Amino acid sequence: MAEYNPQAVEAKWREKWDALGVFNADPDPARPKYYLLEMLPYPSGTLHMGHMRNYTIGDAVARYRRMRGSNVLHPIGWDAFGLPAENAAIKRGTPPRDWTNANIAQMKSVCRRFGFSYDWRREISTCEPEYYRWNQWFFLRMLERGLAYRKRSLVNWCPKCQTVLANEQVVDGCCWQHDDTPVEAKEIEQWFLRITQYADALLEDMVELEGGWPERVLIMQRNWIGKSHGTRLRFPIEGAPAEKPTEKKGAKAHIEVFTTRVDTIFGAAAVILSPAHELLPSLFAGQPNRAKLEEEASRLRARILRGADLATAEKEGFFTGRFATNPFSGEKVPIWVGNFVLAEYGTGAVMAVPAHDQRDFEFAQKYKIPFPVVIQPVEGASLRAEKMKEAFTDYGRLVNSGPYSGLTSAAAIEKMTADAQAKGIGEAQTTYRLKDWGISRQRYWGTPIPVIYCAQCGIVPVPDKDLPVRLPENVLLTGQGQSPLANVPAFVNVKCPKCGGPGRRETDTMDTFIDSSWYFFRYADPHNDRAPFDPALVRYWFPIDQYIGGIEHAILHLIYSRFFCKVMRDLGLVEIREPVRRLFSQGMVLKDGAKMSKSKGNVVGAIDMAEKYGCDTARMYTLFAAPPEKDLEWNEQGIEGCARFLHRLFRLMDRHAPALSGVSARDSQPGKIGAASQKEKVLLRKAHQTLRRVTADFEARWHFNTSVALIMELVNTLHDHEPLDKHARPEVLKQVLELLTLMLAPIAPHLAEELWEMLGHQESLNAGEWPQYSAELAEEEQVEVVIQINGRVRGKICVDAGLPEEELAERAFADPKIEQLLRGARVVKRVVVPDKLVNVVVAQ
RNA sequence: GCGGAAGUGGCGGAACUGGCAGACGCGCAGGACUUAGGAUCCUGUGGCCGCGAGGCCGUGGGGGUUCAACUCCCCCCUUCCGCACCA
Repeated sequence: MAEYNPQAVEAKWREKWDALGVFNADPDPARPKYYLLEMLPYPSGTLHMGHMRNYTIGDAVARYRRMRGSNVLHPIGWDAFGLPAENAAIKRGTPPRDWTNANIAQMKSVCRRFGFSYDWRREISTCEPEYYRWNQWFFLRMLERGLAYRKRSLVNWCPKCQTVLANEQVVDGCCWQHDDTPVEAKEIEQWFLRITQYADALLEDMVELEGGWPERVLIMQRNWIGKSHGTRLRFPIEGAPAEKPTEKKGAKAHIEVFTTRVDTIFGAAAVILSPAHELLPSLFAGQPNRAKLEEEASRLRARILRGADLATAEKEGFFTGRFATNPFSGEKVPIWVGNFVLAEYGTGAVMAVPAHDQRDFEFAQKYKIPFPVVIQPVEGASLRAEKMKEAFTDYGRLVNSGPYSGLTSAAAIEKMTADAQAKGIGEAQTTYRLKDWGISRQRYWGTPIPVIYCAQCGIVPVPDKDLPVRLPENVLLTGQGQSPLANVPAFVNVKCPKCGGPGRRETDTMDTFIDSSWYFFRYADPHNDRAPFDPALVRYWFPIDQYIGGIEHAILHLIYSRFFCKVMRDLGLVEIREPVRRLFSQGMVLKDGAKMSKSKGNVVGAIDMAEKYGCDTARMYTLFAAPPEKDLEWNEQGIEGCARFLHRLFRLMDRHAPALSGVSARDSQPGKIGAASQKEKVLLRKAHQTLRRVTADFEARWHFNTSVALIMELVNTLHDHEPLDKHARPEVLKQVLELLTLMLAPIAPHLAEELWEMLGHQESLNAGEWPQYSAELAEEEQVEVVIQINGRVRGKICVDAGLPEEELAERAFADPKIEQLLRGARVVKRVVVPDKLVNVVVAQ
């Protein structure tokens, strides 16, 4: 008797698959294409159970799709730029490239070990010039179209990373990589991508994603884009010189505010500016306490960026000494500076209506600003300013609002906005929470930004023919100060491509999210050296049919990727609006309640599981332990059950397969079995029922935990019928064991191949083999029907399936026990559900 | 504060469209085989009462709809996640 040796079986099939190249996919008009993608991993060095789960889910689906006859593109690559490599270099002196490549080699070997069905010919690594030159190429195209621009601005600065962070990379006021380090505000010149230009497209195209993407991801993205409709209004500044129409810059004569509640404007008690507002210097100018005002503003400014305690921080501000005029009421209102007014949203200034906005209310209370009531509730008691404990922020009816008094809020908003426009004091405006994407990073290990600064010509793009701008090797990394590339004269000092004069290269590198924003297009044509890809190949493979990854990328990566796709569409490179048709967010793998990460020291390596139990066992267990969308607390105890199961299955097959290898495939087809005995019917029925439900799991719900459970049940049934060869003809047995093996194939592929071979097959079972269940064989002949009295189970009877209602009821009443219980009772009602139950309702 | 997800045995989880709650697995208990078992096989395993047949209770809590509710409706509690002074 042979013993199941996972290591040997897995090595054998791994090599065969490799030799045959069974997972390589090329365009094929004869078969439906299926592009399945798992999120690009960062090569940290350890392939942990979180990765493992992601790839196991993907691989099960990839294998299933192949068995269903699809031409499956299933690629993988490495998100190889990024800070950890640089930090490792600083700490250990290993060049980032060496560290990264060693990690890739390590993780790749684990992927190969697990037999994930990737087309390795398409492997990419984003730190290779062959890849990142196209990052540069895209940047240049965006620069040409005004989608990339340079701006001096306040940025989020992580003192640990020594670099700028995008808004999306700030979490609870801290760096997304260092949750113990608050982000600092710093003013710096950097490159931005104009993602805001696509805000509406990003929002509107979501209709294409409805149904295919998890609802919560769409909601998160919608909130992130944060579209809101309102009114932009101009409050003239008292004592300011009249604005010259010809003069674009200089002291403006008015303050612009944005509001969604123009109906409350007669209650405006002040105008409040952000501490970073551009008009502050001109407002302070000429005032005796100017120095003090500027000092105050700069103190508040230090904390205007997103911060952990910002939402709860006490409101603070000061009066600028200047006044503005309410354009509707003509009233004079003081101009204040307030820490709660965001510089980067709307116009960076608000009209304060304390009676009808909670923030303004708190500010007004603290600084004794009046709060006139101008909106009254439609129903209920009238509001009186002196009695208010909080702002009344609902819609209502206008009072004390001049000609608008009596209107409802909704009507007033419409009319007042139209009037503002007519009078030239304002207009309707849509604003977004989404901000442009700051992509400059003062780091070494990233894509160089392909720009040269020339004293004569200004910002000069590197010509396409000079791409890639290569990242120099052997750069000294200290982790201090500005971009490490600035210390490499050979890199920095170049001739201006335009005038040939002395130029200086940009020394910042790109945010690594650029790399992952378009990598999936590259998989379609990974070795193209003349273009990022051949549009015809992308046309064949796209859109991605199924993308699988962690929920943590719901915003960052997935919004950037959608943005890139839209830019590419405008460049004429692709035809699609959205790159990903279906998205699946798998749950995290937790250990001790936290996500696995090196810094927390709770990493469970996939390779350890492979060595201890075998890859198939590890795969099966990750699918079995929980439905894939749920978080999974890693617990090694349960894995034993899967190991036991696979050993048991192997022994079962080993007992019976040798006698079956000669049975012809034709004789064991569902339709060719002929009259079956009762025991044969039980086995065939269980097999076909299992197939029906496992197929349904793969097609729709992806609840692979139940698929595994069903397969276990089938094996238990077989076990209960030992000795099988005494109860069933060889062709029946062969059919059942084959179905079992095929169903196992996406989940435990190595063992399935081995079993398939044991059953007498010469060829690998990869292509187009997924069986069709037989409805006839799956059908139950007898069913157990529950008999209830007043909803309580009082008996069970076994009847022929499909027994008509009347007969079923008769049978129920005829049951001796039921008869006895019903004796003397008055039957009020009976409910009969064929094949399920009979409920008799009796009067109490 | 706003938005979302989820609460079922000792544990992971099942129950597809309202129809036997606890599939499957872990763990645990007992037994068989064995020099041995942490291998394998068999039996049992939500709680309470009962020798037993059986009965009662039970899906976070409280109401409701229904012949029938883990599932639908209302209120509340808890946990997790996302956003958060967005005007």
